[in-house]
Amino acid sequence: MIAKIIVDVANGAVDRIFEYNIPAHLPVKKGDWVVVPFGPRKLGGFVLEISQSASTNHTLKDVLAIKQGGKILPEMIELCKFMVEKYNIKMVDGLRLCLSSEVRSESVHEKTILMCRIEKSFDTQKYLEALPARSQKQRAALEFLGKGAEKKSALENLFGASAIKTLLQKGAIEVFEEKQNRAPLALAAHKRKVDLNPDQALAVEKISAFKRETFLLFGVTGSGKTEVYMNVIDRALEQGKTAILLVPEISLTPQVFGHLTNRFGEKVAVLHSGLSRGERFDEWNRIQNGKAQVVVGARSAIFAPLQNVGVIFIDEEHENSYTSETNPRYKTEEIALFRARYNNCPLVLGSATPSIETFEKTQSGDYVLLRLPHRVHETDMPSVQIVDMTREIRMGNDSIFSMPLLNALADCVKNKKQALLFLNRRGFSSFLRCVDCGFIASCTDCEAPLVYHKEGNVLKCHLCGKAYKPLTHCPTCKSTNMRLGAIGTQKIVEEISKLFPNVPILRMDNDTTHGKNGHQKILQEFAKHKPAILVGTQMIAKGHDFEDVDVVGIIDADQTLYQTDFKSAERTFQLITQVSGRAGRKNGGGKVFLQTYNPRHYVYTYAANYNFLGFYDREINVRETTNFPPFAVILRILISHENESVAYAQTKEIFDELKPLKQKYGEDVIYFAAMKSPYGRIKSKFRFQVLMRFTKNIKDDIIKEVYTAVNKFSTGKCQIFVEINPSSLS
DNA sequence: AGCACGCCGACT
DNA sequence: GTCGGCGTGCTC
Repeated sequence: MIAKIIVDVANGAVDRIFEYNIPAHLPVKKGDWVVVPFGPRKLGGFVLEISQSASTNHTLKDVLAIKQGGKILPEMIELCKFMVEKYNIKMVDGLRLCLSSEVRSESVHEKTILMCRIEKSFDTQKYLEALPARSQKQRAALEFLGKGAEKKSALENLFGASAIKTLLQKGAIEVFEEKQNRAPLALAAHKRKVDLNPDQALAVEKISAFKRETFLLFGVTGSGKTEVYMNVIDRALEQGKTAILLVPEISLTPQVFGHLTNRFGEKVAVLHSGLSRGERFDEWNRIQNGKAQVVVGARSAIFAPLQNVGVIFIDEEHENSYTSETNPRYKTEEIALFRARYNNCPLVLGSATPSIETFEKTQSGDYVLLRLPHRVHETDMPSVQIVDMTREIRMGNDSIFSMPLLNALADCVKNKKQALLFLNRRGFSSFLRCVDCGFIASCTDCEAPLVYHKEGNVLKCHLCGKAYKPLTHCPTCKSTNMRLGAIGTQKIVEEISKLFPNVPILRMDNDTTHGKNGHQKILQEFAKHKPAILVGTQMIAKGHDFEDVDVVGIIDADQTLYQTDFKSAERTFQLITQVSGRAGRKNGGGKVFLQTYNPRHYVYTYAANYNFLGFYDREINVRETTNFPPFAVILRILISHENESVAYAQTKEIFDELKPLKQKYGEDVIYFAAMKSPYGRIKSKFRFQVLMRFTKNIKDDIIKEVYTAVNKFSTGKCQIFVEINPSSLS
């Protein structure tokens, strides 16, 4: 028998089937993870197929061994093939995703602990009789062990190490290893049934038909989407099916899986970046062994080796963390859709602010729309007041904070409530500029302005993280007249502290949340104080439950809006809705102040009224007239290299190679050009791109043709990526 | 990706 | 004479 194998080497040149002979003594099966000889070395490999005869004239080598602890399900092999086609990735890269890095690296193992028990054949009674009276500890230990085995370390603590050592030497007790589960949560399930409102009940019914359908569960914040998920999972488990629930990494707070473990206990496996490698290893194994039937996790959990999947949920569907932007680039929704189709089960996308493209699919009939229009506790959404900052300036207020916001903050402090101030910019100040010649300090490795951080008194590059000493004079004109540009979160903290010197003020952004529980620590600290003000970036907008927040200030709403990107309106709408949702969680009646220089912009008026449908109608129109997704397909080829001329030359070659496609599909090509990437240089690499935009009716073969054309250059020195509908064009 | 083979420069 | 530089090419 012949095994068709992909070797575990991340190189395009060997990313193809190699055939091996299966020796009679090895029961090699499809999906096995094996060891094979490859040239002069031994490598891991994945068995994609077993066949009767070889398809080459090569003399085949034998498969050497089967690696335990990792299997690729037939479903996942098919999924990998699909990814190779769809994303132009290497087969190994796909297969690697299906194995969990802990299993694959073989550096993490099952944890065992040393246990002690009474040696069966030992005559304890006789030993005790002969034991001198002073050997109290040994006597007590034996008595203790009579009730059952115990950890060696615990025994040593209780009875002293020497007593245990003696007992071992005498052969009275023996040591054995016991497998320890490092699963982060091992709570007992206790079903807490919550009455569903009619909308929730209807959603549960529809999804629980477990048909092959895609749903959009469109529910306002606080409408009880999680309760719907859990009820459907209940039904799935009753039918012997399993379930996957994906959540954005950022909202994987203990609260979220706390709910799930309370409800489903040991049946839940959790996968996210906060786990230790050991925990992750054990959780993955519990899924693989069928001990866990429900998987909750971030993006990569969609590759969990779960069998008999009954339903897949993607919560906060619009979050861009669902798109992998490195190495094997993929879109979680597309992977989920593949798995749902394969398992003939429903895929449910949940959101309060669905992406325009997803919502459009409910209109075109591809997806089924399920609505949860009411909040569970019937509390009103917080009122949003649009504050015209130009008017503030006319009235003589040129500070960062408008009068309405300041008044509300003062009230909030007086009433011992909490407030959030949101600004989507880290650091103290966005750039350092020479007033005399206009020079702006920028990173030596990236094409990006440096951001001043008061903490540590450094200039930081937000693309690569490199830190610089602040400039006291301009390197081009020697002027000392250096000024800081637009404000960041640090500056807000400084300003607000001046105004409310006695109120605890916390900051939450990428700079203050290091470490595993960085977010949690700040949130817990914030929860302790009333009054208190939390200043932060979009991090504070997502998923956290703030009970006593009365006032939310959106300092500079225009910032996200004026990114030159077809999705900037959509992102701004989502962000405002999410931030606003943080106010008045418990008692309702929160107030949101949205500071802008464009108070009449449609995004703001719709967002202030929580009118997603209105916003959608307007935005879909814009997309249609300007020819952007979902009415077009954007294809971007990113070329990068340390040497600018090499990158440039390669870009030109690729552009020329693609030119015939423009001729061939003339009508469907809306746009075709090569240029420098918006960030022309990141981490010392120059970046160029070829952008193509097609009408939505193009067939997949155009994309395949682009892939084949681009792959001709893949052996070159440049790094080349092809992205379809990239979520950002930086 | 690795690892071997292979063909030219500065050493004991 | 040989040790070793890294260009090229192959891996069932």
